[in-house]
Amino acid sequence: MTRQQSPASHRSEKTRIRLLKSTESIFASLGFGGLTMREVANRSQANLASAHYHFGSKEAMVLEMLKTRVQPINRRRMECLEEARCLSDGNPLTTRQILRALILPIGEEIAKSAHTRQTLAQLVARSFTEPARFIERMHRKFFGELCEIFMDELRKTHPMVKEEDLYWNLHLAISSMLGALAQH
Amino acid sequence: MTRQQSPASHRSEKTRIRLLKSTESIFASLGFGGLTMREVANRSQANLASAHYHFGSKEAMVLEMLKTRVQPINRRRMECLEEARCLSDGNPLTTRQILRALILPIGEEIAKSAHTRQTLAQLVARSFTEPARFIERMHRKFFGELCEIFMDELRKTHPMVKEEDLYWNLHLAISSMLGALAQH
DNA sequence: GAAAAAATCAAACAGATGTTTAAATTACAT
DNA sequence: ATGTAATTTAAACATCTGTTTGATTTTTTC
Repeated sequence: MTRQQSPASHRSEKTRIRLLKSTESIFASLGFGGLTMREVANRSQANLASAHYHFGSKEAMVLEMLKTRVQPINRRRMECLEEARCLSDGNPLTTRQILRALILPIGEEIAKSAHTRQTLAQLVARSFTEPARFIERMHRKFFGELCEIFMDELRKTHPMVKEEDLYWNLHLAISSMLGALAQH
Repeated sequence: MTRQQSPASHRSEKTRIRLLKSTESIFASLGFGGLTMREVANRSQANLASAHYHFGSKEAMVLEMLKTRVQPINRRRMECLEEARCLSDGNPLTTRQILRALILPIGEEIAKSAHTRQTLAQLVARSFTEPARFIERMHRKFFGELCEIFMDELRKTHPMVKEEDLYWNLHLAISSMLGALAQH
C-alpha cells in the first residue's frame, strides 16, 4: 500500500525527501534504466521497501520527482511563450523567441537553486533523450502538451518544413543547448 | 568462445548480418540499456546463443555494429580533414572547413545507403546522449581520437577561445547539422 | 562419403532488479 | 501509559537479462 493521507510524521517526510533527492541525481546521471531502487535507497540511507511504501513503484517515484522539479519549469515556459505572443500580436514568433521560451526558464531555475546547476540541466536533457518506454509515458505526461504547443508555434513560424524534421530540429537544438548549460 | 577465423559459411555470415542489422535498429530506438540480446535474436530469427557465439557479448556486439557503421564515416572525416590541410598549406583551417569535414561524410553515407537516413541519424545521436557506462567507453573508442584531432584543429583556428566553449560549440554545431541532415 | 569443424539450438545458470510480505519499530491520539 | 496507525526493516519472491553448457545439426575438408 502507498502512504496514507494522514498527518505526516517528521521522520517519514524527511526520508521521502531524501528519496526524491537521490532519485533526482541518479536519474540525471544514469537515466531511468540506470536508476535502481536499491541504489536510491542506499544513497538515501533508507530501506528498499520504504521507497515502495512511499511511492508504490519505481515509475511512480521517478514521476513524482519529475513532477516537483520539471513542472514549475514548464509552467514558466508557458508564461514566456505567452509574453512573446503578446509582443508580436498575431504574427508568428521567431525561432529565437520560441527557443528562448523553452530554454530561459531552465536558466532561471538553475540560478534560483544553486543546488546543482548540472543536475537540473542533465535532468531535463534526460527527459528529452531517454529511450526507455516508461519515460515515453512520462514524456507524454509532463512534456506532451508542452511539446504540442511549442511544435504548433514552430509550425506557424516554419510552415514549409516537414513535421518530423521540425521535431528533430527542436530535439537537437534543445539537447545541445542543455548540454552547453550543463557544462556552465 | 567467439567465432574462429576460418572460412565463413554462407548461412553463418547471413545470420551475423541479420544480427547486426537488428542491433542497429534496436540500439537506435532504445539505446544500449533498452537493447536485449533476446530481442535482437528474435528479430533476427536467430538463436539467443548464436548471438553470443558470433560476438561473445552484448557489448562486443553493439561495438561491432558501431564499428561497421560509424568507422567508415570517421575515416572519411579524416580524409576530408587531410584534403583541407593540403589546400591551406600550414595555415589554420577555417571553421567552415573543419565542420565540413565533420558533417559531410554523414551526408554521403546517408545518400549512399538510402537504407534509412533516420536510423543513421538516430544512431549518431544516441552515441552523443546515451548515459550508460558502456557507451562512454564506446564513445572514447570510436570518437575519442577523432574528437581530439578536430578539437586540435579548432584550437589552432580559434586560439583565444576557451577549451570548454570550443567543445560545446562543436557539439552544438554537429547536433544541429545532424538535425538539418535528417531533414534531407 | 566420413571425419572434423563450425554453427545452431534448447535449456539451464547466475546475477540484478522491481516488488511483496510479514514482523519489528516508531509516532501519535486518547 | 496504552493501543492504534504509520513507518521501517530484513527477507523472500518473481522476473528479466547476459551468459554458459552440452547436445544436435549443418557445413567444410579430405
